[in-house]
Amino acid sequence: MIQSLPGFKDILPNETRKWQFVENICRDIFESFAYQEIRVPILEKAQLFSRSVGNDTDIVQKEMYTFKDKSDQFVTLRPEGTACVVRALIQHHLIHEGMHKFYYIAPMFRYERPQRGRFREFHHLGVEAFGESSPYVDAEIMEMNAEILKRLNMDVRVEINNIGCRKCRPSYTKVLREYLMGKKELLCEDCQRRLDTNPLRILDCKKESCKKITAFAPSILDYSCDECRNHFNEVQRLLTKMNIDFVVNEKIVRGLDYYTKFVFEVISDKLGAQGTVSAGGRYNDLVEDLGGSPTPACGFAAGEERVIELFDYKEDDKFVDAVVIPVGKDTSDFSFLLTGDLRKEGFKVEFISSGSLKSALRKANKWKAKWVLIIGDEEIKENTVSLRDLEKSVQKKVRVEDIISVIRQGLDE
RNA sequence: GUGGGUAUAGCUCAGGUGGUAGAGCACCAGGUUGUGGCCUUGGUGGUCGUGGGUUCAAGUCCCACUACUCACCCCA
Repeated sequence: MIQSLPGFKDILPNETRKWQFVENICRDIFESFAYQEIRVPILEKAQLFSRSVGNDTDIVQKEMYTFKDKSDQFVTLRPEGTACVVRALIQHHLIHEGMHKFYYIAPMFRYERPQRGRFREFHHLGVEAFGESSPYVDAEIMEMNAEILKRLNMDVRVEINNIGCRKCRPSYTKVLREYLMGKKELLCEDCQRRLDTNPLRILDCKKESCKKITAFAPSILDYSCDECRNHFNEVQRLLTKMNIDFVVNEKIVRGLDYYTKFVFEVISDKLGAQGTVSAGGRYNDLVEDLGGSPTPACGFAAGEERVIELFDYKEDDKFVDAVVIPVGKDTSDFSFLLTGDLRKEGFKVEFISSGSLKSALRKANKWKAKWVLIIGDEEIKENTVSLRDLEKSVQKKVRVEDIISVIRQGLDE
């Protein structure tokens, strides 16, 4: 048997309804905030991600689907959406065209070991807003998040942080490194390595021994510049005003290099080890870094698989309203054409062309169809149809020209 | 890449110390020669993940591999 690749999932019909539900709600919300959908390619040049996400990040170092195409160029299945949207923004001069806020619902790919809540193909519900450095944009991003969580009735917490900018972060990194250097032997193996590559990441280490050390480390909040500090304060003020609950967690660092100033995570305790449902923040330097003109930006992405695992969906999925069953010989053509007529009226209709009446009714019952139209020689002769309501167990002969109106009104007992 | 757990029918799972496989649900059909759901009767369906080994005999013991899964790393 050939089966799907590890970490790649089929989304079967009994699940797709739920996906559509989530996507429709998010679409509604994004568009109410005046974001426009953008669709960008799944495959990009590899360097787009090494330059944006950061060459030393785990995503780039060990998680990307990168390979050579037939012209010997390195291409990558996108591990995230932001870099792709920024590329499109620059390439098509979208800001000059009056387009600056975008959303996407799209698959992403990372070559990781699959586990609960993490797959090699997964889906992001993401938004990106360009050209505005004011904290109102950060607040707007958070408001959209809150709206999604509310509409889907999810139990989560919001953690935010300020990770500074290019002006102030280096000095903090230096202080932090100096502090940790003094306790190097107490850190885990990974963190000792991080001292060189990315000291900020040590703050995020989950090992108890490291946590003990970082608990008393200098806080980034004490080292940020006035601009970053003011921005962060303003965002907090707005969140409070909007009644969005949050906690400041100065240990949050993101796994992507491009973030500046405001970052956040939305976390659930009900998802196992992978609790982050949604995350994002500001990235004021990325557009310029990728060759565009300096453009502040802010965005976030929610993991659709994780959202879907969290919210409770309670609509039953009826995929068929009526089933048409011909009985006897020379009744099939008429029944088949009638099926088409019902479909044109907007009903979901299935035509059963073989098997016994009994088995056809069993199928109709299993599919939870409300209506069954039974058409035999007698009905043809009389120009009628035996219309049965499976929910009420009521059946009547109805003249062919009255079928649609009777179905619309319902059968009397 | 590293560690743990699991692998028997379409699904969920039973199968002490070795003696060539079972249940429930699902599916198909009959009980009603044109009537579903409940009931009842019967039926289809398994090279017991794969490949080796021990043995007269392996679902069961040993080894290897693969897949799935959870966790680490990291992330949505």
